[in-house]
Amino acid sequence: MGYILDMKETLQALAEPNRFHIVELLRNGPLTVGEIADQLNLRQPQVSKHLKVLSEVGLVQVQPEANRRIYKLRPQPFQEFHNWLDSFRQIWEERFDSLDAYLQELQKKEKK
Amino acid sequence: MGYILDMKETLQALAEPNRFHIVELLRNGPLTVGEIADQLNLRQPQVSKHLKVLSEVGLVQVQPEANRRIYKLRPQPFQEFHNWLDSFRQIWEERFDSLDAYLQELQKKEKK
DNA sequence: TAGGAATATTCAAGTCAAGGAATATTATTT
DNA sequence: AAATAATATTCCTTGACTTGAATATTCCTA
Repeated sequence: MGYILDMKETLQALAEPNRFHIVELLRNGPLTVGEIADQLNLRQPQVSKHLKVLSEVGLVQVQPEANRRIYKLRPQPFQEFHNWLDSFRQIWEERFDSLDAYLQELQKKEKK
Repeated sequence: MGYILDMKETLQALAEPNRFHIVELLRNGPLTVGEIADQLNLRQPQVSKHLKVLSEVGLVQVQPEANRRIYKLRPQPFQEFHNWLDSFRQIWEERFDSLDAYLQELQKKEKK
């Protein structure tokens, strides 16, 4: 099944500090639930719940391996997220200050 | 005063749907509180509150102009955010498929 | 200086999501 | 099959966040 990136859902998922940590952890490679719980000093149930959320928004992917579940990052949402931020490039690349232009606009309106 | 990007705070600020909309709006240029309220069909107090949050995490910048306050995006957090996502590049450039992992495993075993 | 416009703030609900504890589920091993 | 290990789920409580409504503040203008 395909995922469509819902920016708000993705942000909400990432905004929770523990989930953010999980994502950072998984950057180094796939991990099981228990390993994540150990490394982050979290209890297993909470880790499972967070992983469920991350999984539902498509940030993470599971692979069952016998008794365990190995979680890893899905590249796609990070790419799309990256693209979204690219669309803000103009904001830090624009040389002129658009505020000035806007102030001039305001003045025009007030003169009426 | 300088801002240090706190990824979690920034994400939490962006994760709220209306604030996300405000940011998207401001991408087209600076706006006053009233204009934002109009365009998003929100009440002025809520817009002020959301802008306060955005301002506190440094996503947004105010410029008082007479009676009004003109808000615009601050480039820096978007840059840093962009950089953060760059650090995930390997995830979508290297292929960490289960197949690849499997093949890598095979190779290791064969070398012994 | 009084009135009005734009924005900010306060306070009191109502909502939602995270954590804890206990339990269920699934797979493994003996 | 029983015991155990790894993970998922449920229920409940608590705290945080958002909204709405009312009010305060600031600045301009007649």
